[in-house]
Amino acid sequence: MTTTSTTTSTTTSTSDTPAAAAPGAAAASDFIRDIVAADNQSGKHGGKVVTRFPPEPNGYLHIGHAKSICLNFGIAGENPGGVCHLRFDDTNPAREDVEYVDSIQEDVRWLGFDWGANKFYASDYFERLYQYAEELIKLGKAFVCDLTAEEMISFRGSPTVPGRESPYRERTVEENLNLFAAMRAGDFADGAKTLRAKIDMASPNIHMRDPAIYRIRKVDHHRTGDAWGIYPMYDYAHCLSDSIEGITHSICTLEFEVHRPLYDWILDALKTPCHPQQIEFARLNLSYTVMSKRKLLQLVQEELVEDWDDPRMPTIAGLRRRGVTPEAIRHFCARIGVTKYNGLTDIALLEFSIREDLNRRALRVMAVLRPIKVVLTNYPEGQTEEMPAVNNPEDPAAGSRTVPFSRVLYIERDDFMEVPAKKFFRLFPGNEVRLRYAYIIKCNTVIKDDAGNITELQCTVDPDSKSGGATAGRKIKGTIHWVSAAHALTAEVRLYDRLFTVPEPDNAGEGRDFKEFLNPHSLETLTDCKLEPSLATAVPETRYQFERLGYFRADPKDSAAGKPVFNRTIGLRDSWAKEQAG
RNA sequence: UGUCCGAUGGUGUAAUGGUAGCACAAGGCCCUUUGGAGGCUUUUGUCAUGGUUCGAAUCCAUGUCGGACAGCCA
Repeated sequence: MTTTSTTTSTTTSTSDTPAAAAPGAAAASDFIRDIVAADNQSGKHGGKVVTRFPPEPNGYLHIGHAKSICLNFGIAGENPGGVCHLRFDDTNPAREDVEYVDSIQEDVRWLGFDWGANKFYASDYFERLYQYAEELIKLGKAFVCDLTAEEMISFRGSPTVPGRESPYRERTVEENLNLFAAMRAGDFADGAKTLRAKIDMASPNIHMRDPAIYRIRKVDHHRTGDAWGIYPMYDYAHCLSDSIEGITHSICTLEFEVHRPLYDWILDALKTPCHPQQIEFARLNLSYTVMSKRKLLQLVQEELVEDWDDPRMPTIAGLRRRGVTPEAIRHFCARIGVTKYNGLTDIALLEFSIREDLNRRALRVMAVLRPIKVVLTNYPEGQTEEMPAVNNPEDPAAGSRTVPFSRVLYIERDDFMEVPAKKFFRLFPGNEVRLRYAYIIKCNTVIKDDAGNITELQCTVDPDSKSGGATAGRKIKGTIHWVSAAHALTAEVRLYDRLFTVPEPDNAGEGRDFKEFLNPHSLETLTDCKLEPSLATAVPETRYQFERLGYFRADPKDSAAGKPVFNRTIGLRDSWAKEQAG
């Protein structure tokens, strides 16, 4: 799968280039930055700051990863000489794929970060990791175990019950060395043996109860092919990879807190280049969505969404396709902060960051999503006027354009009510509204078909009320958008909404599956939308605000030349909708 | 009746022994040729109980509540 990148500022760089500090989202300090600053002060790591972002290439990156990316690359960028590595934690070939390593790189780059020459793979270290394991065996701190997976579970005990030692625990160093070599040589079946660290089966920390550090898996690896039939486990590979790369601060999420003693044990047991400090922070939880790769994969595989880059997905690729900008994501990440408290962030905060950014940069245009025809009975047939319109009131440099106006227009169905609700100050029989950048009109006649559906509104214009005209300053409560029927571009527009109907689909009750809470209205496809003609040449790189409706961008996959398909990134704040709901 | 971690308005965070502040959300007002944006404004908070201190969100103790951990996943 490929997705068009919407930024062009991907810079190539050389080794030891400081990690790019993406501009515009200066993060306030947090407890991790405090630790880094204190370590710099004390000279703990010789003044160096080396972080890493270590994804497993078994899925697409999501907004939660963005938090980690902004943290790790951010810290590197803020410290003189700081570097952030991109390291693929590819120790489980059964689940990993090059599609994911490609998408991960694209997403990190798109977010605005640069690892320079510092791209690594845990699989780069397989040989060294193997040697370290032999070292551990020689030290009497690792042994080959023949227990089956089921047996190992029963020997492990439980959080409150100590485990029992494996009967294979006291094999000699020589026997272990031979067996481990035979494991590597492929002499045993998958799962027949493991290499285990020899620590303490009675430890109150289950991760210290002789954890497996190598398992036999005769599976081809996406980088090493069939060179290996044994693969190191996360706890063993990660700390050593960190050390090999000279990482100073190994930042990970809270669930690894309990693993830290093992991280430290391995590095203390071996002669390694350095001993990085593992620091844990709370992963991002966002309301009205799910964040686990397993669940996102499920949505993709069961075709509940189009793909990993479905605009409803909280993936970086999905947000990008929807029209969210990297700046908005970075600002969001700066705003949510970094702590050890495992909370639930309101998705409204993300939505705010998106609107904030898009409001600054989006070109304003007029588009009618659900058209209703308006005929201006006192406007000359065949006449067209070009109405000047501002492209972006937030940015004078964006200039202006003209929009064609004529006798037959489309307006939004929602902008007319035959029987007006209270506080409705748009169009209704006998009422006047202002047409944005044009005239004040008055509704006189409602025309319906046999079924009683409204097919046409007959209105009259106040000819002096044209923008800049004699009566243009008249106080009119409502202003609505419109598109000239004769000039309109008909297009497909997709309205996206929250993927789930409940704040915590993950957590919605005993035995309930998160998919029960999928929002049936998360995608609404409109095929008869009428757009102002300037949109015919819209490209995915340009963000638009359809006035009074929301922010839109041309879909990078489904748009064709001269025939754009638009995605709604997010709606405008809508105080009328709020009024009605309240 | 294990180990580790955490707890500040509805939500996310700041205050590092010295005036509990910011943002989002919610409400109100002003402004507006986008019911957008913007401006002003209001409501709501230190888990509990003790202790140390001139002074505690912060330090200590106890309790309560919440989270993570029992893959040959990461």
